[in-house]
Amino acid sequence: MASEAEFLKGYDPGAYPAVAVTVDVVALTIRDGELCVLLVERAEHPFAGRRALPGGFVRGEGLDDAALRELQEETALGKVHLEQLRTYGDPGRDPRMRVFSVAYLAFAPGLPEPRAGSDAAGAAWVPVEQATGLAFDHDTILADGLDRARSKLEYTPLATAFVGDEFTIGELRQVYASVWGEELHAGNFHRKVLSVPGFVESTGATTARGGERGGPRAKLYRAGDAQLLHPALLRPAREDGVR
Amino acid sequence: MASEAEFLKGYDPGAYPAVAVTVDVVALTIRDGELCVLLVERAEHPFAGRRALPGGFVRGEGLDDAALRELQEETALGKVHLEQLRTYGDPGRDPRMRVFSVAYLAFAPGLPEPRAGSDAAGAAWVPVEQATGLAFDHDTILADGLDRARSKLEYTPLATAFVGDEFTIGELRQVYASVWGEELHAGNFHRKVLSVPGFVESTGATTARGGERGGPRAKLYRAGDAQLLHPALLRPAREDGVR
DNA sequence: TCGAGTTAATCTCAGCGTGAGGACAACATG
DNA sequence: CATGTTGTCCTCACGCTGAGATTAACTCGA
Repeated sequence: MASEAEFLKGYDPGAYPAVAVTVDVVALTIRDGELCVLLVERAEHPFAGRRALPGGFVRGEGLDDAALRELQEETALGKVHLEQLRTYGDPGRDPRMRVFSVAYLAFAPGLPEPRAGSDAAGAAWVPVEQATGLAFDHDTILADGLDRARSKLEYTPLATAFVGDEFTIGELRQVYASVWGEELHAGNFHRKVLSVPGFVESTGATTARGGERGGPRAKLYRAGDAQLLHPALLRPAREDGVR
Repeated sequence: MASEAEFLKGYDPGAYPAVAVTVDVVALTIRDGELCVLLVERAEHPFAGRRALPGGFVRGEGLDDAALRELQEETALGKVHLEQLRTYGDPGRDPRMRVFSVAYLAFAPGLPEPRAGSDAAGAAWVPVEQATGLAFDHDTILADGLDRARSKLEYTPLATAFVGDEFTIGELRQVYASVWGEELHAGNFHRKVLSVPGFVESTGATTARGGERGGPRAKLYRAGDAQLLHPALLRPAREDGVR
């Protein structure tokens, strides 16, 4: 029986049908109280001229690194939360060849306008309700990403990835309201956030002045060290239908 | 500018470095009240002789179909729940070439002994605590799969995938106890399961006789049509540590 | 045949988190 | 200065929770 070293020496990677692996990123941010996703306009075939999620072929790097690279090609970003969403591999989802796409989900605080990347005619933050008719199966990927984001707000401190290093409880509440698409009771939200150990910790400081239209100075907080929220901030008013 | 059809005609899939995509399956079942995972012993290099998760290269099929095929090569199974876990693609995780593995999670009711498959010297159900030292990065994949399974029990009717078509509340409680590794309060569990709309529905029948060591005949239920549990069956006694 | 042990199913009770609403002070705007 | 807005805190009623006790049905061994 051949040793493992001898086996590997005689192994021919080209003996199998060619497949490719890409990463596509669902990058979310909040602009003017609205949940937005980063889209590019494809410059090349296939789907030239159509809007798509930023992404590209994986090179000699790890998957997480590839997703980060693709994201940085489109927009200048500082702190960003990145996690794998799932992988899409139906035969025929890409007309060129068999392509598997590992989708990622990214969250970042409010960002400036993106810059055009190499393989994209333009990039822009688009409100999620207007992000339809995307190339490939990106409509499906986006929908899956939104589902994941909405449910992760409930039981993880993910919302802190959407705001700056220091933030007020009101800003945090705006994040939940924007992602969930519904208003939240300010008093109850305040009580619940502060009652979850490790969610936020006080900086002792307050904002320099009150809100846009009045009100007292709000206390400032930063993200705590919790990885999971106990108890969770459950999302209200779900109909007990077929879910 | 060339049309999309002309572009595709001149496209050469072989112009990129060769990569491969595999599926690996974390198949879980409960045998004698113990949570077990399906493992195979690898017959060929690399990692010949080591235990591994069942899996193999994806052919011209979809990812879900590939996972189902790999599973059926190892064990005879009837009803099975299958879902994608995540994708592992670190360079170097397979010594042959760049291999991306799409991991799947499978749940099935108590099954008979598995059969040996094509590329496996043998297959066996192994209690999860004894499933260590696996080939490739399968230790990591298994750990991720167990995490997912444990948390999905809380908010989905997944536990019904571990039992037969008709089951008692006590059998369902055994599933939760086995997967979570802790005993549950029988009275509270009973009340909570029946209070969740769509989780289980009564068949009207009861078991033919009482339990092994006595007790009344238990009522029989089958799985309901709920996709998500409201309210969730939260897992008790989590320490509020660094989670 | 009868008692002991086991189990399914139900009930009770104190405690906690929840949603809803209100109170109040601090602040911006006109 | 008057008015409206906002952050923070409080109260209250309701529902779910965990823990324990209770009842009835059943198996097994003496």
